[in-house]
Amino acid sequence: MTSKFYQQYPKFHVAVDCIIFGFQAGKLKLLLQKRPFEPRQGEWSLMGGFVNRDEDIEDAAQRVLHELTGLHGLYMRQVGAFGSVNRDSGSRVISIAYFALVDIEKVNKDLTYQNSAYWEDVTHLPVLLFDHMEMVRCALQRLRTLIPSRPVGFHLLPHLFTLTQLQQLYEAILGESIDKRNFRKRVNEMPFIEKTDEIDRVNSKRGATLYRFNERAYQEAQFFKL
Amino acid sequence: MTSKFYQQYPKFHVAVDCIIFGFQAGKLKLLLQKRPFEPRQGEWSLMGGFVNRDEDIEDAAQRVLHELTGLHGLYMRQVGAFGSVNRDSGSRVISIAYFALVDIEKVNKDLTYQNSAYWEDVTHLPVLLFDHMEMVRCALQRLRTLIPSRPVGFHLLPHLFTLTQLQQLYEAILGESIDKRNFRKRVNEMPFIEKTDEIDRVNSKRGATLYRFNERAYQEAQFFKL
DNA sequence: TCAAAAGTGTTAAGTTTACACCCATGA
DNA sequence: TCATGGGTGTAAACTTAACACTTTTGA
Repeated sequence: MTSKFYQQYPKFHVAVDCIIFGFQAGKLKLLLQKRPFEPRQGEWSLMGGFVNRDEDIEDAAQRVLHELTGLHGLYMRQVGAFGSVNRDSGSRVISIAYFALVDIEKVNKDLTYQNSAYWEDVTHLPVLLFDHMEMVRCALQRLRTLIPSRPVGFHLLPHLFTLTQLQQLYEAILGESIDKRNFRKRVNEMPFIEKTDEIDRVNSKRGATLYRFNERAYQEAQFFKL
Repeated sequence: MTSKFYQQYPKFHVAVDCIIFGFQAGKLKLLLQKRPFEPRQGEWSLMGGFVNRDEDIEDAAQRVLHELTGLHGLYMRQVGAFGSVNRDSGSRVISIAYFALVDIEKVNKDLTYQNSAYWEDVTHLPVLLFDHMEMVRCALQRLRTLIPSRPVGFHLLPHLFTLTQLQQLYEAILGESIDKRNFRKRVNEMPFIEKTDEIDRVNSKRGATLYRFNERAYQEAQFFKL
């Protein structure tokens, strides 16, 4: 099955590593793991896994995400391939990094507990092993360039959310504060961010209108700018 | 040397493929190759090669670029990893795509000839094998998002260039025409695009002022917007 | 009654776009 | 002398940024 010409070339372990973003209490978080095997067992790392023989690399990343969160079909984008010779002290491993956006509330807490995985604030990350910190930096940069012009932030929020939550999400990702009135003005210009008649009374005494993102309406409108 | 735990996992051929951009006569071009080996010998493809055992993947891409162009240290950025199970009909191969920007005049023509490589207009590309066309689309998109805010276009031009050449380069990459006066106004606001006292008399009767990009001055200024 | 978060418009500043003619030269 | 590409400024339209007070309600 393998072409004769190809056989002379070396083969490599190929892994995927997942940068899993979540949002809670106004903070952007990452799901990090205490590494469960040698080498460097117990150190902080991204959740990763080796690619299987007959598995697309995207599928491998989704499988790893599912093993840790219990969730299927998460929003995920490739960050890039990391292939320095000595990046992994266990062996030569070429790793493809993916970032995923998840609604923290939907994550299966038993699974994360079993995998010794914890949500850590992106502004106070522990030291990560290998080149995982560089992967995180690339992922964050990618997310930052994506979010102002693509409706991806909603994957980090519950189905219904308040405008304050949405704004805090943008502030947490971009790392800067945003004028409330200007932000809400822009939201109002986007018909696919729909006001519902539900009210959130958990985070404020007065109560805040809950909104929802209408994917279908967005597909028709096809513009976005926040 | 390889950790025991890793050994149970499969290994893969890993390749790099290079999207090599050039600019000539107002057109954005790609250096494409008639594939010199089976399977699918003779079909149009990107220039690629397998990663060697003790070689960083970036180094593999630079090596492939050097083999084809005779040039070292070209401007190069990763596009991403392509890893569908059946993307390459010769075997399972995971490929990392890189795009490079070169000054066509500096490319060694004997080498490209020996490798049956030719410059093809990006607006009239032949059909490429495997997923190479998707790699090209991703690379072009990357280049398009990069060029308005980063001074990368200069890698596609000779050391000295006219403002008309620079404008045509932007038009070719972005695929839209730009107002001449507005373009030149913006260029003038960037002190690191320096007017020289040389005149180009090849492309116009009247003669056009030649400019140069001053990397050092840019490092200090650190802003860019075209 | 007061602390805490929700909600609401206007104006000035800055940025972007549109637009047309004269110049210098070689053929 | 004329065809070709080089070079130049202004005004209108649009976008972005700055800014402060009232409302509701639970503790």
